[in-house]
Amino acid sequence: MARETAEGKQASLTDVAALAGVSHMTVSRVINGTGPVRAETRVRVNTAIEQLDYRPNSVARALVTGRSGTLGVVALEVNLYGPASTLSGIEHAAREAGYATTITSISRPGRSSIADAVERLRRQAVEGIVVIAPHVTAGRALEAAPGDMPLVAVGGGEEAPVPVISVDQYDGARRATEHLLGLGHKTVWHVAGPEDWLEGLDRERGWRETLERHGARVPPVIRGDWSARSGYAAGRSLVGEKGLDAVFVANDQMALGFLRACTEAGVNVPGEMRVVGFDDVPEAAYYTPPLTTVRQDFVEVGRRTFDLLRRRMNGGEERARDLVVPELIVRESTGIS
Amino acid sequence: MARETAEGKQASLTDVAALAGVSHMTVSRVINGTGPVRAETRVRVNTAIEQLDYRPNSVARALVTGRSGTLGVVALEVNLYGPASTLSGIEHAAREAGYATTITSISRPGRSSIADAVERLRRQAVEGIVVIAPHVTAGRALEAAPGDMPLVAVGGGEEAPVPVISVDQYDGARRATEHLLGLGHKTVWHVAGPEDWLEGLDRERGWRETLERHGARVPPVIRGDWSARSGYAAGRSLVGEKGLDAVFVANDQMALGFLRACTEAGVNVPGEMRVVGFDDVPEAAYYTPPLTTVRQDFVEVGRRTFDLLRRRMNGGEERARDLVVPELIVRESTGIS
DNA sequence: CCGCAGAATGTTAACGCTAACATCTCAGGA
DNA sequence: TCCTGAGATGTTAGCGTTAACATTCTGCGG
Repeated sequence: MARETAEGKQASLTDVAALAGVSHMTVSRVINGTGPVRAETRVRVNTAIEQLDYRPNSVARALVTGRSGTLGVVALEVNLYGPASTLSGIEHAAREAGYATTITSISRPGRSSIADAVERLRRQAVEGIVVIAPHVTAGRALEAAPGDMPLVAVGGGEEAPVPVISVDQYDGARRATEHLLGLGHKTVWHVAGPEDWLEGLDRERGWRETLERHGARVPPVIRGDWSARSGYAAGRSLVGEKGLDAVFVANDQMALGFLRACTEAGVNVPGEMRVVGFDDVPEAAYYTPPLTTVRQDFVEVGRRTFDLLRRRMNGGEERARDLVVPELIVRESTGIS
Repeated sequence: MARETAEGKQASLTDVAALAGVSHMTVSRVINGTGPVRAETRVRVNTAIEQLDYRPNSVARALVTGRSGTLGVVALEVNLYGPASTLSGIEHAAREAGYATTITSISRPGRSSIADAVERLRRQAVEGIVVIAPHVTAGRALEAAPGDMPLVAVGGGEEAPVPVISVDQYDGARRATEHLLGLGHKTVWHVAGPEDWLEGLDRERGWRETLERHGARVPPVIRGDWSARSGYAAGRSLVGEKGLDAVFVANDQMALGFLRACTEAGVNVPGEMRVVGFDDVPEAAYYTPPLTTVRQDFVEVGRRTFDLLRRRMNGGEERARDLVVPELIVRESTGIS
């Protein structure tokens, strides 16, 4: 079986039709299950399809139907744990719904780079676009987004001009901060993410307002870039600070760096310093000490993102901001030891 | 500017042609730069293009040219650091060359799932396929791969039936093992990857043969699943073993788990135990202690993979196996402290 | 002032598919 | 016997683009 036409070219509907002795439309009907076909004919057609190893040409189909069956994802830094997991969730949901996923990444966020990426995808005839770029500039770039293309964002802020699926960063930060306050600390310090990341800003706001709500002093913020290196640097400059015995670090990688700095400085965690991270990367449970952190369900975010996008592709107009609730995972870095 | 046609539908070549008062072919020539066009005409056409916010329909173009400008990537576990970085490298190189990248992931590797994924991409009319699935089953699945579709694999073994780009795992393992032997250890233990991962097998072979070459005893192998959890489990069961004071762990995550187990058991690293990992994830420098490891340049692998694929898409027939040389990064986990 | 090369443009026919409508076949009731 | 209608199939016309060839303009040498 699986013989191809003599020239080695892909067989077309017409080839199959000729071999089966029917019209190309009958073949089309067999393939798509549209319209009635006599059982005997169906068998003949299917045999011909197998003999020629025929596969439908999705490009031709897309041209005539106007639907490419493809969605596009614009991603920033796909090798970060969060974005990669989200992408994975989106791709999975899309695949189950019969959509292919085209990605295009951007090295540095910015109005034009995001707009370029969207334009590239649009040229690729995607039916909808997901932007994974939780950046303040991303929000602005999306304002200029074309109105005729369904587009949703992951992790955008409240003011985003497009529908957004996001983990509730604010609430996660609140939980982390209250957990530390609940352990009896006078206040909680914060190693924040970059200024232009919405998620970082939300976490920072959640931390700050929680402190204020509890009447705690708000210490100065140290800012990192999400990397362990920057967390380490923050730790080096912070350790020894007066009244510093509890820190909420804006992600797990930076928390790891912070822990490292504590270790080097001979500061015992959690004895003299308690640390909470954010994300719950799979390694967090094996840090020294195991890290208390806020778990984000990225795969769920990806799933919901696709669902929302699909509703929009089908003409839905909802602008809601859908929040996934995070969960605090308590480990030794805030335990009693 | 950027006014669309009254009905809100995308403008086509014909619409532009009508507005500019030329034939659609002239517009096509202006867009693609094929054939001569008078400067004045070009201006008129470009104006019309802008007025209508015209963008070429890549689907129609793909239908007539037979080239979709898209390549497909089959990936397993995209949220692992290595695959994600490789994907990123491929996508970057592809984008620079004007190709779009469609991904499809598979949850568990196997003959049929990989074949399915390839078939899905083929239906999406990709021009070439990259398989990132360094699995023994992947190799077998690729034997059945269609001959008319350019296909290359990342990280396959020597016996793979398709061209392969890979980091030289064997050499990396050799370096790691010799580094430990060079520090005066009688032998080196090994926490290996899963049995069905080619990379794991190559690392294991590199380790074993290096020991044999140096006349060292070859201790039994403990096998993990790449996760920190499994590395921890390996550590728990291994620590205390007689003559165990140097371990080569097959990746950094497992090494982290192993370090954790040592810490819990009160075994000092590097004082009583020396540990080497593999990958050099960005966090490795901030583990406790900072991890000596073998760096893989995944982005380079991605780049070379795309280059190879492109050569194949242009009709090249090379079957060479291209190896990227890894580098040993020495840190405290094998230092003197 | 003609003719002719080359530049500039136009016309036609695919590419492989689906939508829409047209035709054919046959059973069953008038 | 003829008509009717539904089931089964066929025909035609695009979708928006490029390839290939045809035609129309230029300007310039003879």
